[in-house]
Amino acid sequence: MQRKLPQSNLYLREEELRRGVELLYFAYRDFTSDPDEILAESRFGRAHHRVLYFVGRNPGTTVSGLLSLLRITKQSLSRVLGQLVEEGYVQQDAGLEDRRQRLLHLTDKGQAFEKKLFASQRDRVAEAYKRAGPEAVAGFWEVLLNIVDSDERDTVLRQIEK
Amino acid sequence: MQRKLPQSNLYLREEELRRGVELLYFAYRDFTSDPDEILAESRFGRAHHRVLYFVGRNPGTTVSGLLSLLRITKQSLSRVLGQLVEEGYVQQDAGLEDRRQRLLHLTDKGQAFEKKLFASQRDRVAEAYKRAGPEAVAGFWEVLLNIVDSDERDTVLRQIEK
DNA sequence: ATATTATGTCAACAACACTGACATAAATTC
DNA sequence: GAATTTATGTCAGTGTTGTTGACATAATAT
Repeated sequence: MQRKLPQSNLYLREEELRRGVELLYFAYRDFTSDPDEILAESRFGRAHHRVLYFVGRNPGTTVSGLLSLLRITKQSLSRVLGQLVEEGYVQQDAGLEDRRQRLLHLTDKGQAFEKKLFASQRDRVAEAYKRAGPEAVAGFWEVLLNIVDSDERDTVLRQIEK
Repeated sequence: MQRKLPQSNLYLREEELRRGVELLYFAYRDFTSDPDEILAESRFGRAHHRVLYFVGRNPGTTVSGLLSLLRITKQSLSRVLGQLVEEGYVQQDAGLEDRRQRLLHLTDKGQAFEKKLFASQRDRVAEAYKRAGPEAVAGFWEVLLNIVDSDERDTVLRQIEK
C-alpha cells in the first residue's frame, strides 16, 4: 500500500481513474445516440450498424474475420448479417482460394446507408477534435489504444491505419 | 502509436475521424469486459453495475437523478434497482424535505461489490494512463468531454469533479 | 380542493446477446 | 481415397436490458 503518491503520479489517483471511466461512459452513450436515431427509423439496430461499419472498412472480409472483430457468436452475427444480405445492403461472394468462405462487401445501397450513419458520428467527433486541438487528439488516441486488450492492440492498429 | 502531431487540419480528415470512432468502439468493448466477467458469476448484469457505480458516486441521489444520468426509463431502472435493494446492495430512505423521494445509498455489501467491479477497470485504466503519460491523459479527457452532448457537459463536469 | 410530482407496478414487446446441437460443403491430413 | 478439420449456416431455447402504455399511490404545490 502506497502512503504518498509522488507528484508526477497525481493523474493516477482514484479520482482521475474514475474520471476516465465516467467520461468513457458518457461519451459512448452520446456518441452512439446519433446513429441510433437514424437506425430507429429503419428496421435495423446497433448490431446492424456495426456490421455495416466494419464490412465497409474491410471490404472482402470473411464471416470469421467479422466474428473476431466484433467478438460475438456466429449465431448473433448470422441473424444480423442475414437481414442485411436479404435486404440488399451486404453482398456475399464465395472465396477465390477457399470456396467455403463468404467474402463480404457493401452494395451501393449499403455504402449509402453506412455513409449516412457515419456522418452523424463524424460531425460530433470532428467538432470535439476541433475544440480540443491536435495534441489532445493524439493523447485521446494513445490512451484509448492502451485501454484496448494488449493482445488486441496490433489488430486494432492495423484496423485504424487502413 | 506514432505521435507525430499533424501540422494543419490533417487530423480532421475522414481517416482520423474514423480512427476515433474505431478506438472508442474497441476501447469500450474491452473496458466493459472486465466487470462483465465478474458480473457473470452473479445474477447481475451491466445495468446493475451502472446503478451501483452511480449510486456509489452520488450517495443520496434520487431515482429521478439516476434516471436522467442513465437516460433510461423508470421501468427499466425499477427492475434493476428493485433487485439491488431486495438483495441488500442498495438502501432507500425517504427524502427529508420531500418524503416522496427515495434517497439512494450503497450498503456495505453494495460498496464492497462496487469496489470489486471498479478495481477491474481501474487496473486497465491506470495502466493505460501510465503508458500514455499525463499529457496524453489530459487530451483524452478533453476530447471525451467534447464528444458528450454540449448541453450535458456541465452535468458531466459536475459528476467527474466530485 | 385540485393539480402536479416522484415513484412504483403490470403487461407486452423488441433487440441482441448467449448456449447447445446439428448440418453441409470444402479443404486438409493421414 | 478416407477421415478429419474448418468455415459457415441453422434451429431452438433462454436471459438481460431496453422500450411503450396504462394505471396507482402518496406527498407536495397551487
